[in-house]
Amino acid sequence: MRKKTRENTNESAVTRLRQAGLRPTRQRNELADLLFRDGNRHLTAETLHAEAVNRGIRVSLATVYNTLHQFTHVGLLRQVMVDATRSYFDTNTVEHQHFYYEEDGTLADIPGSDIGVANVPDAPNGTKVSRVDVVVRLRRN
Amino acid sequence: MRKKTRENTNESAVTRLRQAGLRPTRQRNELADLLFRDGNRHLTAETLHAEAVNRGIRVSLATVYNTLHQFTHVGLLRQVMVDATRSYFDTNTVEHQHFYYEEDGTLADIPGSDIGVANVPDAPNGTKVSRVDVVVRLRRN
DNA sequence: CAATTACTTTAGAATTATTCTAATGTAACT
DNA sequence: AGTTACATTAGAATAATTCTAAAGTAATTG
Repeated sequence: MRKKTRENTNESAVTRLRQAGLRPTRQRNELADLLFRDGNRHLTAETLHAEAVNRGIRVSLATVYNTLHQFTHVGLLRQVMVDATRSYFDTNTVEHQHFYYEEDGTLADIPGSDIGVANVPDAPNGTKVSRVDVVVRLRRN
Repeated sequence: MRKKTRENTNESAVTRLRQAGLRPTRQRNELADLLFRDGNRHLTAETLHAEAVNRGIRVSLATVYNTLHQFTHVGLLRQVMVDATRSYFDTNTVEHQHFYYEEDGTLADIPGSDIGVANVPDAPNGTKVSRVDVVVRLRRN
């Protein structure tokens, strides 16, 4: 017999949320489960919402947007900018860079941590570097 | 006395358009003038439209969007992805990278051509690298 | 160089992604 | 258990961008 949702929820998700200072609500727990269950993922709000609905999780698109942004704020997710039309979120928050498949609008982590940026100039006066993003855009040949 | 608009139009704009295979229409000529008159610029469709209207150029926002995309297609402009909410276009199409001021959503070229990406991995099977974008995100400190 | 044709521009409607709002629900604290 | 502060929600609102179909203009033709 299937346990109730709450009991099903991965305890690590709850812990994760607590540590991040976010109240572990049903939807946050279940979304966190989805997000962090199978390794690194790149997804949009629409994608995650569809997936959640498919698995029978009752959650509105608005909440998915809220949750993604909250998770991003507390460092559980990272937002990746590659496409003018949609926002991607990445479950891998460790410093790493991306391949972007222009044809199908798909993202992939660049394997290994070999890639590096050389000679990054000093940040202009009064500013500091908050992040260096590298996107290697790929096209079919 | 002021010459008529057509005669005012920078001849190089017309040439530029012809070479790119774009019919040099009034709006394209005038927008090209604005875009390429003073060096490197980073602008959005809204920005350019406002500027054009300010200078008395009659052009619709739709045409500005069309024109920016056409110019981008033929390599006269380059689209820069840094902000989920707006699309920036860059009049500098030579390989170079950007500073992005997170607070005010402003873009600037990284001076010099020192910056480089090391150890870019091979493009996955069946693909080739079309471009490598680097964005150094800055925050006030 | 006037007529024809093909490509452009335009206003406004439509679409898409995202955010807002105000009512309802729920976790956490007393 | 009751209260309070924070979350969720549906749907409306907004913002950026694209579409559409009619009107305009550059280029080509005879």
